Amino acid sequence: MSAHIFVVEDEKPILTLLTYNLEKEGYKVSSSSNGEEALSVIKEKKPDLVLLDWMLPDLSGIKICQYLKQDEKVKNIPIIMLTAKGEEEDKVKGLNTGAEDYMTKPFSFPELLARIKSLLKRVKPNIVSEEATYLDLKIDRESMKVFRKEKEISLGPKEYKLLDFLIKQPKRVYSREQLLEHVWGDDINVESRTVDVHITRLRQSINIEGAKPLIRTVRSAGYSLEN
Amino acid sequence: MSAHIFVVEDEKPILTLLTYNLEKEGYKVSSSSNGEEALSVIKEKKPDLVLLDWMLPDLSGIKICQYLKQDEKVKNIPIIMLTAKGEEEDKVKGLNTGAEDYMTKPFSFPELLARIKSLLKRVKPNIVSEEATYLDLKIDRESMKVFRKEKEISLGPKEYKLLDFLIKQPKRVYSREQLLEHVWGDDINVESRTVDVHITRLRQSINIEGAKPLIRTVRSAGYSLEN
DNA sequence: GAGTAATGTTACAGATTTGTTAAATATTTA
DNA sequence: TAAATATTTAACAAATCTGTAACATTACTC
Repeated sequence: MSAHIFVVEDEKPILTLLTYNLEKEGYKVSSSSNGEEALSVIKEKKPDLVLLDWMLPDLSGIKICQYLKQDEKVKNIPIIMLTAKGEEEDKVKGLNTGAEDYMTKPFSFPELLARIKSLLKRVKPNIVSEEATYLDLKIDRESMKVFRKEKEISLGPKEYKLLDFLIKQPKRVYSREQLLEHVWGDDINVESRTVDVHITRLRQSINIEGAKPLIRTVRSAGYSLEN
Repeated sequence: MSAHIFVVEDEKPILTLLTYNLEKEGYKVSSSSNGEEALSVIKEKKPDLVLLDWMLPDLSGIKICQYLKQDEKVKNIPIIMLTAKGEEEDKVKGLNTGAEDYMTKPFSFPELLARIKSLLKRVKPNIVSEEATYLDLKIDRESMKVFRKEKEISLGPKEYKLLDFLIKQPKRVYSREQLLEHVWGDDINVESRTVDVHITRLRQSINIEGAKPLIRTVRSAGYSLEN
């Protein structure tokens, strides 16, 4: 799965270099040198990451960053701001606006690459695909159906949500608090032990005969989707 | 939690001044005026930031920077290069090598401080690695699993925490009190001898057949992860 | 509005982990 | 070498954590 990186940059040589190098690394790259345009394209295309120049002819990078971070639908897209080396003030301002990272030009490409990878890894859970599988377990988000070994399984809404969340990063251990936050969300006036009960219910549904149990308990830590 | 800054500088007056000022700001400072030594200490101690002089008697700063940036395990540690020359060439060379920032001597301390703060803020979140290894021992914090020689090892919660802490700085010796403080944390109404028991339990788990024992006892001092 | 489904809470049994103690070993010192 | 000091480890009781059934409450469906 190659990530899609959107570059907002009006300096041609830099844009060319970035595009060339990123594509060589296997990323899908698109770009714009116009702020207004960039804003609308980002909202429409939802890239996995944005490289954003500080100074743009029409709309400053920091403004764009602000707009994006205020929009529910795209606020999770990580942004790396690019600025000409110099003003300390700008750096702080950029980071305070919500940019995930900040690099000053000229920068080393390997370093940029490292930061991109690190950011993508951190944000991965937010990138949802229509279908997710783990071993013989499959979840189709379009039809909201779950299958184990090709056999459809019926889950209650909460169990579905729980599985939907866990399968985003199989093997990762989540604490009860994290699960409450992400699966229950809004009203966290719920006992953390309630998670246990729903885990039990989810287990009873997905652990069908002749297939390995799929939820791991990590004592004093939480649960993960794994066998 | 104060950051640890490592200074590589052979000019005594500058080193003294830097150390004094940085410590006054609450940073933990260590240093070396020997390039080779600095390189190995940095790899071992993994400071949060490195101040690196351009010219050193044995090994140039830029070489050190290159070495560090090529090493997966320390490439994320930010480096600020310090140089007497103001030449643009050197700056570019320094930055291309991967240094995060660059200052020419004589520099204003407040400015240096600002840069340090900015860098630490920017890089800190990226250096909490999900994986740590020491020799043939590996700990994956995402799945909370521990491996020795590729074989999974199961640890109790406290043993896991203990190992998780020890592996952050292998070879470093921690007193029982330090371990209690960092691993037990809140309720320190625990006998310091209890640490011994958990060390024993950890040993019994990770010291599998055909692999070197991995925990060193330092009599009347404490323990370290080391063989 | 009755019936059904889903959710959250609680209680309790069972399992695992933890801290303490004491005896056995090991190491240093005099 | 004996005494003093420090560490290892087994054993056990206490504390903590988890799984699940049962039940009350709330939300949905027809």
